[in-house]
Amino acid sequence: MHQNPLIRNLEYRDHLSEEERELLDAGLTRVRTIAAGTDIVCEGDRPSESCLVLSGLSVRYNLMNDGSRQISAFHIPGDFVDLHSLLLGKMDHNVGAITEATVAFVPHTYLREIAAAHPHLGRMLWLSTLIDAAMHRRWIVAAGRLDAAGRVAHFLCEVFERMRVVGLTEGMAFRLPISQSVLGDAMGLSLVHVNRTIQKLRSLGLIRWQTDVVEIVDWNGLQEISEFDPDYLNLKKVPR
Amino acid sequence: MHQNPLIRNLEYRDHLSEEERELLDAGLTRVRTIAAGTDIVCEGDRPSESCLVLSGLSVRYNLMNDGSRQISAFHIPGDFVDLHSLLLGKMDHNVGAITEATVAFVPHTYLREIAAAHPHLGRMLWLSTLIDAAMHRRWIVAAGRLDAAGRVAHFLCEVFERMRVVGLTEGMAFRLPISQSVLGDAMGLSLVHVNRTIQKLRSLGLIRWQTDVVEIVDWNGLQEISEFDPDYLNLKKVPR
DNA sequence: CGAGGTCTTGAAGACGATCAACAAACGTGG
DNA sequence: CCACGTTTGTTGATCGTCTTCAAGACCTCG
Repeated sequence: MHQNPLIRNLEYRDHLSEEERELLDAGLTRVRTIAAGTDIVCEGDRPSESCLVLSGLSVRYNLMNDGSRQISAFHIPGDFVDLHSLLLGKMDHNVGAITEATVAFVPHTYLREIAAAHPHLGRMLWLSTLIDAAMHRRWIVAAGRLDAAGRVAHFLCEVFERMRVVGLTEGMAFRLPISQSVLGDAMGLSLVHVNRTIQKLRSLGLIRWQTDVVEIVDWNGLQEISEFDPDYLNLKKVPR
Repeated sequence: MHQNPLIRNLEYRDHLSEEERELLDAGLTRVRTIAAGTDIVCEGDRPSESCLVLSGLSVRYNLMNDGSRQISAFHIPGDFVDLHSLLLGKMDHNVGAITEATVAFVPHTYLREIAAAHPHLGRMLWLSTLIDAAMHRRWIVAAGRLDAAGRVAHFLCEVFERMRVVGLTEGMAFRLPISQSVLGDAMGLSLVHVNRTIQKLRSLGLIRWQTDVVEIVDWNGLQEISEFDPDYLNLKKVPR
């Protein structure tokens, strides 16, 4: 159980050597607190560092011409939110903090160095972006072929599993301090319909969700209607 | 203008040294022809090689419980379709050939070696998976916030740009030998609605699409309704 | 020539969006 | 500590996009 949630995240997928863990820790020099509702990185930026969420929730999103927002990813502690900016030049989306968050900014030069000098560590960083991509694919599938209840259920299953990895669940419950409007922006649904969908999940006896705490009452039921299969999260510890 | 379309793809984003190009070429030993409609890799597989499309079209897709299909990515020549299987163990989706395709299978061991021994080349492989992820994010945004016409238009803009990179366009036209049903599986739309949407794009004077050839009549118009901005494809040649 | 895939069109129905209004919770300053 | 404004959650009614079902036309290929 490591302090640095990135290490915890990666250790869940493959063993890290003492040296690798130290290199990752050594990168966390510039740590900042971000106020809720503030952007961490903006579309068009050309960051020279990548940011890692240590605490709090953040999202990647795009704004549409009509002012609406689409969230393409949720990030919880241990996630390297914009590791991809290491190789992609200009940001093609924004990253914003949903709750107050503490993030560490790790210089690209440093990441490049440790990835080159320590191939396995480089692969582990690569891996974390590949898991992001796998989640993106699932979101596409969910958006394309599941109804509102299935999509929300899938989201809850995914977040639960990810929170569990970094020790943010208690039994079958976890804190999820997001408004229904934010959830709508992530699911591609209207606020009103998100509300009705959550009520449906409640009345089906699948979840409880009061204030900030989501409790999964019927895991199997949630899995069924969302066709959730955790394989894509790569939660097995194997040599990579 | 290189024979190996992967090299062409990567050279579009950053310069490759003579040695790097040779290493990439040397990986293309096991080349196979895949019949149209056949699967190349299946969900649940644990491939020991990654496959690169040399010619033809292929897609990544998932099957839902009700038998419907959702495509999460399109792959054209030069795309390293399942490079991610290098680090992700089990396949969480299928890869299938839409048209007859020739693909090269490159052993993971080889990829691991060249990535470790040649950090820049390793980063270029990483880059290609990052661009995949960037495309995934755009699909999520399009699926969540664009109507049917916008989504199809976005798809056509994206494919056009990607085809252009590997020299598969002629003026503003390109061959796209896919049925409307396949397009529906990719857009999360029903076959019927795809048909009507294409007719709408035609009648708006944005495209022509007969048999296998798509011609973009009004690029600006297509871009507008789809809010397409090619930045996310990272088509600039810069040191990475 | 027939069979199967693909494209096209029409009609009915469902799911989710939008508009509108109100209730509840929260935070802030007086 | 209460008053008040703001954000969040909830409910109802109407509307529109897209789905589903159904059927016919076209095309290609054996």
